Amino acid sequence: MFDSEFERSLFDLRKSKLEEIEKLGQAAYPNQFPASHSVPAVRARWGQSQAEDLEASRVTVAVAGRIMAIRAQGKAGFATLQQNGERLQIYVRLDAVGEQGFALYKLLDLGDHIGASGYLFRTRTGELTIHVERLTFLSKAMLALPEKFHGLADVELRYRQRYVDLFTNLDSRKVFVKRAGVLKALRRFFDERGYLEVETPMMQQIPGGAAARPFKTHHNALDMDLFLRIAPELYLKRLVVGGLDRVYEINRNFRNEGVSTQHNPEFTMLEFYQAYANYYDLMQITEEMIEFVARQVNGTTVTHFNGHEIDLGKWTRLTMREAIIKYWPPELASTGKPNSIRFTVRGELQELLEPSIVTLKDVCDELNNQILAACGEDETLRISARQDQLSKMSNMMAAVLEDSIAAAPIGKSVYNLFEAVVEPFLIQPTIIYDYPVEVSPLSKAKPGDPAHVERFEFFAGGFELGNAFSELNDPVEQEKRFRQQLAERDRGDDEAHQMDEDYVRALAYGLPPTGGEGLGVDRLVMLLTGSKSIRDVILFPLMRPEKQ
RNA sequence: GAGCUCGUAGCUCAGUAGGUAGAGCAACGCCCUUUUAAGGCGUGGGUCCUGGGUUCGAGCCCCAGCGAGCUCACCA
Repeated sequence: MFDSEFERSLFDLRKSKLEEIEKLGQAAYPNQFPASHSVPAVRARWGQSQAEDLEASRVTVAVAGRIMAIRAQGKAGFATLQQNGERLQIYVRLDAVGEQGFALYKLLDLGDHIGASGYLFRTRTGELTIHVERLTFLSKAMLALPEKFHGLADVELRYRQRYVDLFTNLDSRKVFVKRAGVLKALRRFFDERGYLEVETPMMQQIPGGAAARPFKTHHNALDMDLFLRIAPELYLKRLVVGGLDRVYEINRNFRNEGVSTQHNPEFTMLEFYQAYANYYDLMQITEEMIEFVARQVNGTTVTHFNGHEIDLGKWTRLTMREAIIKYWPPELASTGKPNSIRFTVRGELQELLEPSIVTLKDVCDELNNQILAACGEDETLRISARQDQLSKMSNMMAAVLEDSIAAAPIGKSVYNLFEAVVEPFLIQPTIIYDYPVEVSPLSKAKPGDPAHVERFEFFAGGFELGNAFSELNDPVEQEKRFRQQLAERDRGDDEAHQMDEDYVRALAYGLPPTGGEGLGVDRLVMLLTGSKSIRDVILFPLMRPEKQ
């Protein structure tokens, strides 16, 4: 528990202070305090009141809070109480609280919880303050608080000791309050539209509904291996088969993958399904939903993220093919353009990629020279930023080409090319639709175009926010898709989908035409709070254990 | 998994050139009855992330490890 001798001796010192407090007739750990108002309530009610009005009406309040600042001045003193993320000053003077009360005041430390009863007034500097008439001790901080001006700044400590972060960094607290607002707004959005909130298994025997590696666990009594779910999708569609036409679930998914600013192994996913809707309907709902949530929690659709101003009320829709053509780097104009090839023929894609990769490398070298010759920091930054983008793109393209030569399905290559060329540039809200069938084992094919499915993903801030499609409801086709995924699994893709025969059986009972969608809630919260890292919107992100 | 950066008092951070560790806050004692990053005087507090190495001498240089951040890889 103790990090140092300093902490141990402080703890001992505080214990003896607690004993002193008990000698004053106060309980060391009392079990309640009858507050008349919360701190935010006092501020809301009297925050604007004039000094004379307070004096005339003599408003008496009793509030509780944690001491975040304390300034003693001989026979009087101040303290700042914090509760529910807001602060209120108290003024304690010997002649108002008496010998015992003032003795208690002198035994208080930063971080202690106290109750203060008295009347409101304004100090000389105009600050709303409680003139305390009775102090009640509530609980002691036995450890030292972080530095009061900077708060807890160490990122690692903020994640590991979130309990300290939350009361010392109020901005951090605001993020999580807003996160709760996002969840509330999402529920309201779907509740108002007649969706039923459901809960489906977190522990599954066949982890399906996504392409990801699962966590494994074990049930002792049944001696059965289980996997933490990577998605609720297949269960939710079973419910639609069962006649729950509109369902949604907000819960955790678990994916056994690396961590990054956009990935935490457990993350919160919203999925919803609507019978008789297709992916065009879902596009409409998506735009309405994001706009609704933004307005509910921020009062506006405009948000600021990573240096960009993003308007979550203004959407662009592009097919994947259109997007690749639109975002194809102009630096490659002379070596070939994607609008001249069919996206369904492996050879044509390879012929486009080969010279493009070479050219990109040349361009990067040329940009390197320009960086050396550049005058001015701005120019250097601009050129090197572009160079970073292109060099990353070139590496990803090379991987796509290599995979394609190794017999990767064409649709998979197109999808990976999309991720290389387009995804990082989707800062403003964008819907990308019409995905290759090979990367969409659960989506319904486009009528008359068996290579593509009725699926879209939506992006903002440069990352994927969610994924939606017209659900494949033909059990024969679904079984075939699963078999294709098994082939990919054999080819070495351990994230390819597994066979789920019970799901196929469910489809055989008849799934109505249905649209379904998943939304990364953490990422939406990131956008709405301007948080660059997913860890800043997850209360307790996964961390390696500290060594002893 | 790779690269870069970081790790010094409870917290926020300095630390010159390799010469044996500092400030502010917090703590402790004293003074102060409208302060607010209160103030004044004084005191205590360190496994410089860990383990090796180089050196007469290492917080600083080298190697390995641990943890973190960022970037990349991985990641419907």
